[in-house]
Amino acid sequence: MAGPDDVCQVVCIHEDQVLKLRQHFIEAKLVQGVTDIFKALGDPTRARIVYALTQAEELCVCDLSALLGMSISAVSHQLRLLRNLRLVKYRKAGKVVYYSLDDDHVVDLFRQGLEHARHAQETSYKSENSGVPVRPGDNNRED
Amino acid sequence: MAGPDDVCQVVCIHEDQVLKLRQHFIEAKLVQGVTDIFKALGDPTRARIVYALTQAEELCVCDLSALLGMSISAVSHQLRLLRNLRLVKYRKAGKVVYYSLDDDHVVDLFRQGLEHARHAQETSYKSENSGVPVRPGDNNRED
DNA sequence: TAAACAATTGAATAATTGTTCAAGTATCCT
DNA sequence: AGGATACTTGAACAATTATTCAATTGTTTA
Repeated sequence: MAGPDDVCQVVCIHEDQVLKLRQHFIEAKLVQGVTDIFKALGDPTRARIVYALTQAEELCVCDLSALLGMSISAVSHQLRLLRNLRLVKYRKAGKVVYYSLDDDHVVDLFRQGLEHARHAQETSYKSENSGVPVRPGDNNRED
Repeated sequence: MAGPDDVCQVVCIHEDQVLKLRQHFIEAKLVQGVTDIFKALGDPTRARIVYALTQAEELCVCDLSALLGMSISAVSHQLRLLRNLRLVKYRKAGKVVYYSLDDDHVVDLFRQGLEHARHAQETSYKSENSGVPVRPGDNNRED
């Protein structure tokens, strides 16, 4: 599928604008790249790993496991994903493997995400009630 | 099922560092906030919506549907998610609903993600093995 | 040599999530 | 009023994904 010819047989309202947008639209490969990065940081476990690595320059798998309260295996699996995306790098010292952030780019990106989260939290004008437990995968929605 | 009570009975190597990290560790609520944002941008459909809205100041659901080549329903569902996270806002004009980015924050964050993706794409490994980490069973991701 | 340790890996399971489908608002236009 | 348009919503299904478990690699120590 995905025939670039007739992607849009839907009748849209502002056809001129849509056509204009379509011209300098983002390349599929680049979309993949961005989403991969954001998806990687969009998991609680991986976000906590990255955050921990912004605080300590390097940590071994065992430490991360203890810090996050998760199994070595689970942490290792997520570290592999971060590794494949070049978000973290590692250094082997005997049988211990030390992980660290691959790039300051990552740090900046995560910091900015944190800022936005803080900002969004403060300007949460819909419900000021604190103490409401927020659970993973549950995006509280309003009507 | 992870028991939240005794999270860490694992013996870790650098206990002092882990304990130190644990003190000023990120609050659970904030982790939730960051991951929500990153997760939102970590989906191809939503990423393309956000990107489109960085190019055109506002677009209606119909236009987005045509542009992305997806059903109105699918787009609307994703817009709701972005709306709940305050990443986009909307304006109703008759029966048409115009969506736009809620904040310049979002634009910056997405731009930075794009930059990183571009950078990662360029430095895609071309076998320059000096001290380059070895990938055991490297899984190549390509659509 | 064997045992202990740190970490990786693959397969299976459990949980989450994106899209479709059908039905439902709300608004505009004869 | 009735019908058409623009969009929303809930439920169900399909696809993806995170974690667990068991087995394995590689390194150090007894």
